[in-house]
Amino acid sequence: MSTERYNAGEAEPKWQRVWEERGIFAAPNEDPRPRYYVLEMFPYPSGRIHMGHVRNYTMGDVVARYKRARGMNVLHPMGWDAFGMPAENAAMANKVHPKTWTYDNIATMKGQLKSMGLSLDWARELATCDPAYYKHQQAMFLDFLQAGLVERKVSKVNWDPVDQTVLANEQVIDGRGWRSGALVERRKLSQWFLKITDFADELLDGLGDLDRWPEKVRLMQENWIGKSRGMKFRFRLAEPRPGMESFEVFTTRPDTIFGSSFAALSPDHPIALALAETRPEVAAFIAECKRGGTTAAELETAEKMGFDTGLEVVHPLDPDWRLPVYIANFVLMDYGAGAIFGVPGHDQRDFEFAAKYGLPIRRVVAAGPEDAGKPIAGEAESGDGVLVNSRFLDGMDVESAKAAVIARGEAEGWGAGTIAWRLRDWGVSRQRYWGTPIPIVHCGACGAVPVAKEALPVVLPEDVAFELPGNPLDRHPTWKHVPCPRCGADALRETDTLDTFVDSSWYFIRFASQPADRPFDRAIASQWLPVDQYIGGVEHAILHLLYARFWTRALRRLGRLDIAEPFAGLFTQGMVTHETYRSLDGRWLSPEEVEVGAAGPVETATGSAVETGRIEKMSKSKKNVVDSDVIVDQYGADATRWFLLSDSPPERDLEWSEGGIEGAWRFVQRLWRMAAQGGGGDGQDQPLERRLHRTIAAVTANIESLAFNKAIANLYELATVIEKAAPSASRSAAVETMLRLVAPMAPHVAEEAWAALGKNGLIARAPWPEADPALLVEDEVTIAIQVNGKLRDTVKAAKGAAREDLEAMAVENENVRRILAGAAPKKVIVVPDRLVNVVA
RNA sequence: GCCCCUGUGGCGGAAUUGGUAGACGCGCUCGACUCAAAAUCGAGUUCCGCAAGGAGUGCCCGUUCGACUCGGGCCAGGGGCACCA
Repeated sequence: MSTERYNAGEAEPKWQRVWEERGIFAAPNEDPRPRYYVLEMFPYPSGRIHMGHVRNYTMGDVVARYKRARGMNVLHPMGWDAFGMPAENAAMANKVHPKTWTYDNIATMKGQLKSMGLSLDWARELATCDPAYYKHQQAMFLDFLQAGLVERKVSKVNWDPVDQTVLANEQVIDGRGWRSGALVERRKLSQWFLKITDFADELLDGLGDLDRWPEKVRLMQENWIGKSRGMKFRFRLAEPRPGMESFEVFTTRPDTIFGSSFAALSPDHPIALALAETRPEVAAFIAECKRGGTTAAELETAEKMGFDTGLEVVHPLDPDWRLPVYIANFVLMDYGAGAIFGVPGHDQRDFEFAAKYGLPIRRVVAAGPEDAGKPIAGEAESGDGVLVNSRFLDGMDVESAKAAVIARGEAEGWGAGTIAWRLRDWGVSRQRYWGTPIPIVHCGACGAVPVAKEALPVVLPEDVAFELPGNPLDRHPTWKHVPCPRCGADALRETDTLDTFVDSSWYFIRFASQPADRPFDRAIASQWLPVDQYIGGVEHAILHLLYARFWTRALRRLGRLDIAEPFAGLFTQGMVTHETYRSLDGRWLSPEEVEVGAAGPVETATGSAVETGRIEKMSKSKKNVVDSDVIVDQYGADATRWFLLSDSPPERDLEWSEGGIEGAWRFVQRLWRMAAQGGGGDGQDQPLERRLHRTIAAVTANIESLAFNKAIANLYELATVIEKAAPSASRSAAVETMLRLVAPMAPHVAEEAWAALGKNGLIARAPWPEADPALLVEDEVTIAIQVNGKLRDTVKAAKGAAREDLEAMAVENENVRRILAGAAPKKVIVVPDRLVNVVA
């Protein structure tokens, strides 16, 4: 075997070909081995693979290769989240068809992924923009519709009047469309909604079983679902009129009912709208409320505004007590009942409102009965306490008072305990071209009619123009004109397409099973699912992961799938970051444009000083992107993979560094040299074997817990020990085992060295090494000798040495005696096999 | 405003249940090999101190024989939600 340098450029494509030709990464549906499904969030084909992708897929690949070595039938697929806005933007900017753009990107990125040596089952590849994929999505949409899980509702959207399209909140910047710069209007549009709120309880409860999800993600979902226990009750108008007798309010603080000093309606509340019809000043106020933007920052600074309607309602617990009814801009129509009762003393918003409009601020909760007269000053008090100034509630604690008011409301029939959710139904209509067509036809006579299942897919037309703003589907001369599926009259296709989050809500099921005639086979899909290990960015912690959970549960409710949760294990990996550089006049500079001199970094071209900016996520605009192709060319896929796994814990951000990738490259070479030197020699090397088996155990445990950085540290240590060991049979065996341990992370060099050692078969198919428990037990341990908890010496002792012997050894220790200076120790603490602490 | 996470050398980070802080990597210093360089190998590298020794895991307090680890109070950085009644 040659001891020349390992040539990754030659070896890597060679082994990738071998793996592919032998089809060793295929996951047969029929196979006696236990199954394991590892999945990384599939990429959007934006153009090129970036380091974040590589890090993500490398982690998944380590798991896949490791589980395969453990004898499992591993499903590790890859596909493309291929619908979305960037393709349309590219179409507008470069006059290239979204389909061409998307498939070109897929070809490029697939080549890049292949050069990483990922152990993927490419036979299961899918792209969501393929009619063979989205036709099943259309079918499921119709199934959901039939099952009552789809609804058409009017909702408010951000409308860009220039681009003639709906914008997501993130696309509205300072109240203007991000592309057109036009002032965004809040329009009402009929849109399709999926009734995710039907599953609010299930989705919340289900989180409790997801013990292999990050606590943080479960918490974020819990907050997003936002379950609040409270009470709904009805306010009667003091002077009822036809159609305007009463309205409902929701509160989480029924205990404060005697602290109420007003009621407030949302500007969208039916009563507010009814008043606006006859009273121009009401209409004007409602219009005023709507003018403000919808962004978080604007809402935060928005002042409380109210309009006194002149109406009054009767307090439910006192027929003689009347409260004014306002319309208030801070009351949301789609939460609770769209109306509230205001308790200024104990709610900060109500406090601000009351202060502005001169309404009474009453205390009904206090630290104790003696504080009943203490005024509420400065801000509302939302804390716990004892009820005061509250008639029959006086003296109760907050919880008892809540229960008492609810009980009374239920007994007297004016109110009841209830639950409010923050979660809203999922609006899936998008006024865009590059998405799944919604399979509906609007007929003047029949209304919204589903397309017949046999007529699916509703295929996107390809002859579309992007020169004009708006939805090309809507402008297409013929596409939308179809007969009504029900009555045959002239009708119009739905021209909205589905939110791309729908596409990614079930792709993991389609990976598991892909029959041509239906979305998936129930039995096969239910065998593979749930995904054992899902890996992706934390930016999907809420939307994608919640939608996928909903879709899975909806399928189960429809009897299509046997599982409730799609992802049994979830891991959210950190970003890949890099330093940023800026010239003094504010231009971003790429690392290649900067060189570090004695006086700090300077711009190579001009020699002027450069400001080193924050370490940030790699992005084109900040010019801090390191291209994976360039790195793989220079260092090879193994070194790239190794570095991405080594430097930081996988859940944290990883800073890309030249030094880091160099170090990884050195290790690959070192590994090759170690194998090239071979073992030679006979005989046993007990210490080396012990060390080897300790490493096997440690690496195994660390890969199991996805602590790749620690597994790599274990391997570095082992490498040093092997290099220093004299030739022996043990050493030869250690080198081979080392290669097997390294193989999931650096598969090519492991394969090349394995072959060079003359081993039969592929290391990619070799079983995982087992640690021999007998070799994990040390017969000699190091005992720390402490005085008052401070380390004074360490001594070797036989494992399992008696307490008395250890104590005697410590007390007689020279350093200990010097510190004690003849005094007797007060106490001696002995922790067997660990330490002795002499308390002076 | 509410909820959550993080804080350890020059840097990334290790430290079963509280039990020898700084593994491993990067960087740096010195040395070997070389005419020289690259590559490689060896030694060192928390801080103060020549040393003995002392200090040290964001800060303060506490529990303990013993605290990076547990409790209380702060500070800093980051993330999520956001007029959710």
